[in-house]
Amino acid sequence: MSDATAEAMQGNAAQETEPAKRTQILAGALRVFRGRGYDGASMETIAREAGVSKGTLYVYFSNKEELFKALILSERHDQAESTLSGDPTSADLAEDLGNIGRAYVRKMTQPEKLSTLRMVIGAAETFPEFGELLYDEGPKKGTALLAKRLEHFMSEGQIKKDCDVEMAAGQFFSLCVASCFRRAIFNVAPPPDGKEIDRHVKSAVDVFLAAYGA
Amino acid sequence: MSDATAEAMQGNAAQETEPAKRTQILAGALRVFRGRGYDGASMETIAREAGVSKGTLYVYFSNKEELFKALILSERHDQAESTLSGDPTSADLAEDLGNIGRAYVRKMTQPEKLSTLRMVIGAAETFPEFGELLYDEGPKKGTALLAKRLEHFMSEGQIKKDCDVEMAAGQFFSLCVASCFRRAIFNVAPPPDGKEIDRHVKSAVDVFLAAYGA
DNA sequence: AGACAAGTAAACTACTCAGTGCAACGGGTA
DNA sequence: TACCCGTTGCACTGAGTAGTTTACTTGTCT
Repeated sequence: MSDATAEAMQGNAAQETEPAKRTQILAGALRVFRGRGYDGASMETIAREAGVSKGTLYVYFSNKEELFKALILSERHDQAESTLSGDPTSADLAEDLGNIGRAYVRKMTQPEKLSTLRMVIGAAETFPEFGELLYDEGPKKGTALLAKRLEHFMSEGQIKKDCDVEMAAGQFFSLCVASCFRRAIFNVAPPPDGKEIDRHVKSAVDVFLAAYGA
Repeated sequence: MSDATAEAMQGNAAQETEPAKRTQILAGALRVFRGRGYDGASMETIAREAGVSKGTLYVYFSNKEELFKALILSERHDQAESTLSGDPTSADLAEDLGNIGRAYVRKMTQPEKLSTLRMVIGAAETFPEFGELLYDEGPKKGTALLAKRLEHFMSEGQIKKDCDVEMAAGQFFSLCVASCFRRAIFNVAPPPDGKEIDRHVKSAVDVFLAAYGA
């Protein structure tokens, strides 16, 4: 725990080198940034919300942008697509897709997740690099993982040969959230309940299998 | 032009009662709000960008929120989904869907449209009513229009009987943009070129027809 | 020429912001 | 006991904010 820690530290909450105060500040900052966006949040408010003096805040983060960046780095690993860890949950493609889809939509329509998304999208014009940070670890990584899994099912003969698995993976995620997500991100309606999510994912799996199923 | 104008004026650019200065201010405000978001934009900067004095600005709009609202009201009618006007562009379902999809993705990945979207999504936490304004006139109306058109194709026998056209319409739009849009809204990569758009829409139509085609 | 409407530049009020500096405090260690 | 460290609370700077007002300039109509 002396050298390699520095690079590995980012985003790892349970690191022994991560001071408690730092975590505490990040937690407060997350709440404030989510609620008011980058420009709407003041360092004063963040300090108060975190239960910390402004001086201490500036000990741990040299400025506002740095704090925002640290926040995104810590949020980066808790994304909707990362529910896709490794192996399939079922040998049956339809069942596995259903599990993936439900977990994905559930996380994606969660109020806190939506707030984070709004916060980053709203700031993406000014800070494209932070948008990229979240994109790479979320949609990009998730799509790659699902594509890999689809390839596995293809070799098993459950999916048509020679189709573009990368494209198919992206389409599956899009199908799952579909109109659900548009409503949610614009803050129009409360997030869908379990029944509504099931209905959307079931239909998404049906459409996906009709197109790509063997 | 004396009484009913007041209610009809909102969002109608070519109205004869719409003063040129007002339009000029809105144009400047649009540029600034797009580039910096609601909180990042200052009335000072907007006035300068619009080529107007601050005094004049406050003659036409009583405050910042009012100006932002007027802007969204005027942007409301120029949405990606509204390319869907009335009748099909072709008697052939696949061809019509291709036309719809291409126009939709082209508009949806246009830098100015993305900036507007980021601006509204970023402000949707604080101003849900403005998010709703855009949602109702865009995704909601667009989905309803496409659903209606799908119903027409259903009665013609080109689409399976008794499927949920509303759900199908939402899925089609989602399929078209798919991973394209996620990349674009996070400001990760430049918008896709015509070839890339064609590829996505072609695949979207294929998937859609495999699931819903008769 | 005189009158009026529309617009401008600039100053002004009252307030917020990011970021700094400093005296004081409290608890652990030597 | 004395020391040190992390922390607090608070005042402060310099810049910027929304929104208002004032004195002045323009163009147009009569």
